Amino acid sequence: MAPNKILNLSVDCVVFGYDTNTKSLNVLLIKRYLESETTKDVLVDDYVLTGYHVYDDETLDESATRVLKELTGLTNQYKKQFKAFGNPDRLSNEKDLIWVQNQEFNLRTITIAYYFLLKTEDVDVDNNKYEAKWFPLRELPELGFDHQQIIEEAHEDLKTKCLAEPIIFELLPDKFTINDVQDLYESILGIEIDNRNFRRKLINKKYIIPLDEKQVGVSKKPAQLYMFSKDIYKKMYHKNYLINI
Amino acid sequence: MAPNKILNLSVDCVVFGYDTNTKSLNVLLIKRYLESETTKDVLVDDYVLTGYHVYDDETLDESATRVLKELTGLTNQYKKQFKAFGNPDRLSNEKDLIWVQNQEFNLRTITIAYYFLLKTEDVDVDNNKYEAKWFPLRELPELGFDHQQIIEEAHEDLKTKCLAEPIIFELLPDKFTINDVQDLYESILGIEIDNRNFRRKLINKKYIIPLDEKQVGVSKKPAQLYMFSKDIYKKMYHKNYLINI
DNA sequence: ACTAATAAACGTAAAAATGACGTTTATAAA
DNA sequence: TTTATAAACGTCATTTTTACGTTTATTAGT
Repeated sequence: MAPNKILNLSVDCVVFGYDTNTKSLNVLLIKRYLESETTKDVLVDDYVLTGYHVYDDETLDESATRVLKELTGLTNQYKKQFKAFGNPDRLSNEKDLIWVQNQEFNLRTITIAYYFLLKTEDVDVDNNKYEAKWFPLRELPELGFDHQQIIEEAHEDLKTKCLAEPIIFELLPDKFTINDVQDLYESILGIEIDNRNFRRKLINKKYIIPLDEKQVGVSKKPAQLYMFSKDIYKKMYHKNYLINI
Repeated sequence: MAPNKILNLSVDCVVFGYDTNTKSLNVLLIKRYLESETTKDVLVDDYVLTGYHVYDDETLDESATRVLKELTGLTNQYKKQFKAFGNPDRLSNEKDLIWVQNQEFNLRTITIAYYFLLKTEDVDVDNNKYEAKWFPLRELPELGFDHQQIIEEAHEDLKTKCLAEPIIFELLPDKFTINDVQDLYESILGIEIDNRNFRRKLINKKYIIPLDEKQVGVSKKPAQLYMFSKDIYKKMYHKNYLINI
């Protein structure tokens, strides 16, 4: 008789950060390292997204927020639930067979996947109990489970979303240059944008505010710094109903 | 002692259809009618989305497809998984308390919500074993569970999606008029569009193909019929990376 | 102090798209 | 034949986009 399935509910968090120096869109991953109890062989030696079982009394959003806080100490970051992954075989390995009351059960894990956007400098990776590490999206390490796929789908969702809403500023420091914004768009979308046209377009936005400050410590002409005003953006009654098919 | 939670996994399907005659964006709902076994009182008399428990050996997508097929007989419809709903209290009522081996368990139901886009005329509602009925999105009946919220969130996702991709044609008959498309956009987005400008914009698309046919049976000047070519749309190398923030 | 190198910042002109309208046309019903 | 009506076409000013060229401010090297 085929084993019965027992359901398990978890959240997984794709944490995006952007490094303005290397111009790299990064994902925060944690190390997974397991040895066999008997042979001391290494069973897995790869990286995974942070995730956790959803507690009985918490909502899915609360669960994701909790996981992020445990990992980074941060709350109030931009968060989006983008997809549920629950193929019957998605975590299939021998460890998922469990026995209850002399009956064999097969564990099926449904994960609700979120992505978070945060400022890289807000996370202290050197002092992280999970040994969390940033990896460039284009140079991901060996990933456990179906986490490669989850990251790819998060990236796709992010691509769409950042074209329609100014969420890109969640990934940038409070003070940024126009070129920072352009570089980040190019990293996310994988395209090249004409700098002069992009610059004009962005500067004309009312919610992109020039500061009385310039870059310091650069060995070229220092760039003007700007900030993003979420307040002004919201006040603009943002119904940009542009049909773009 | 608080009861333990047992997980239950389901899919719910928001089925959208569009009536070109009444210019109404509709949702397909089924009747829920339950009497108390003892008193014959009516316990619930409302409508719900179609949904079902996810079988052990099927994927989430397969489950949604199965539910739609049972309801409408249709396969290969446009389908999108848009959100998971799983608040601990979302289906909370007395029926969710179950007893296993003399222990009290509380049932927590996670539902993976999909929406489908289909052509109204493909569904025979008069001959439907679930007593399915179309309801205008703006005049929904009393809804069970949290299905009102699920429909609203499906609608929001549809709004965003139809601005970025030509999924609107999934809701229209194969042969449609320019005004049909405009009316549908207006229904979905809840806005008014200038007919002359919209017409010009749409006719200029290579994938909107005029047919050698006109409307019949109308008591006014019959409109030109068009079709949408998905092939041409795809071939256009569709990277409309328009930043619209 | 001058010069070279470089990225930042500004500029321009043609083309395309949009917004806001007015006008003409084909059809069925009266 | 006339009338009502929605379909379809047209126009023009404005805005946005595309595709480039030029100038400027700064640091580093001589």
